Amino acid sequence: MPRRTRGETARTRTTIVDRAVSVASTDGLEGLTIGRLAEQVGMSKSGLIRHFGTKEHLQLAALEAATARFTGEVWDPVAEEPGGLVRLRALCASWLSYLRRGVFPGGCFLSAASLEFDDRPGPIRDEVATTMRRWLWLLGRDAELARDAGELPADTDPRQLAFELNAAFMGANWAHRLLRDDAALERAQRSVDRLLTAA
Amino acid sequence: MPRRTRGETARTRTTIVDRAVSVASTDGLEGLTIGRLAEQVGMSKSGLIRHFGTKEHLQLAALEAATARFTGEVWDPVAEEPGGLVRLRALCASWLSYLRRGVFPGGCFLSAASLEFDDRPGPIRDEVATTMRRWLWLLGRDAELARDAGELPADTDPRQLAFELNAAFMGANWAHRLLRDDAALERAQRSVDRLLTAA
DNA sequence: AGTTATAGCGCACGATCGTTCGTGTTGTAA
DNA sequence: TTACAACACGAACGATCGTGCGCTATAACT
Repeated sequence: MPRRTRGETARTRTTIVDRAVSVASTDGLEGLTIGRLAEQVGMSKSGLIRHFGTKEHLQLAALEAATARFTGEVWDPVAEEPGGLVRLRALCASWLSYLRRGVFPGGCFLSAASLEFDDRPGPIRDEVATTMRRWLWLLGRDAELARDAGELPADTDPRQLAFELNAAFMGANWAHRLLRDDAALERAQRSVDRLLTAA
Repeated sequence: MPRRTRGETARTRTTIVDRAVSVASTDGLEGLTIGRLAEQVGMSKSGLIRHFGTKEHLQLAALEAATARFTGEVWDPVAEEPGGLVRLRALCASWLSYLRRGVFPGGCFLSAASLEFDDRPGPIRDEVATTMRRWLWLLGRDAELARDAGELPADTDPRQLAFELNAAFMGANWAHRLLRDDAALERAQRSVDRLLTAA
């Protein structure tokens, strides 16, 4: 059996984590199993877990990878847009596209992880919460910029708007995954349009 | 050790199911474990599972009990209101109150179950989807009644409105559980108010 | 050429999972 | 009083869980 060259730890690790993200997006982070994962990547259990030490570290690695992918797929494409309403619109479109493209086989990874771990204290919950706070902050910041630029009504509450946009996303993800309702994405788009149209 | 009188099966079953609902609302339906559940209700594993035959049947029983509780806590109090905008407003307020009262220790049971099983085909997924379709239908029906009665703009799309109201609920539950943000309920209320205010 | 660190495997462990089977105790009906 | 059905228990099953230990083969460094 062929041995890999030294320093390829990172490559193997990436292979494992990528697979872990896929599995966790459908079965949940807790549904992740070292044995099944090892089987899927063609490794032994002990050889696999060696890269992480502990299952919780593996879960954290998968979560971080999923967050990075989310950022790359949703935020990066619109980061260079001018701050304010333009970028906010682009960001919302980007999110809906991210869901439509099926970036994760099990829908929005972070939504699922949120509800899975919201009652289980620990580093995973903390990580998810931090990521989502940052996400809400992104939405709220451009909302504030848009309001200050007069692109949105002066009495707009940026945090309220961020909440409502995020709620539209969660509703879309929910309907899309559970009810297999493709129209949910259009509904969310309509909802976003209405929210981002100045009176 | 005392023996129960004949016919008390239903009572024991109820005890088990009630406990199962509590556990599942925080740990998820898949996190339910016969051993831990038996320990919590003071029974043996075999004596407990006897009432259901299979873990999946136990999960279904818990799901049905949770649905019944949801209906009792959210719908029943407003069922007698006049159909249309009045009942729709009352229903939304009832839902938010249901979340605020903490009917389930782990937040909205059905939201959690939705995202947990949206990628696992089987009777549990089917049951959740059916229940949620009915819920959306309830919202959409009163939205339609309200529109036809002139209480909402004539161009209102009842299904779109139902989607947005439900999204507000999901967003509220999410923020309330993950971020421990009590303001989420007020935000959702504001969102509902805006959605249900005729132009 | 010899040493050392790395990456992986095989095996085993204790624990817990869901489930089945046999047994006993109890309340009800014959 | 006897027979029966309901209800619960203890023990055990095979499977799988996460984790640790010891060994081997390789690649890099001296």
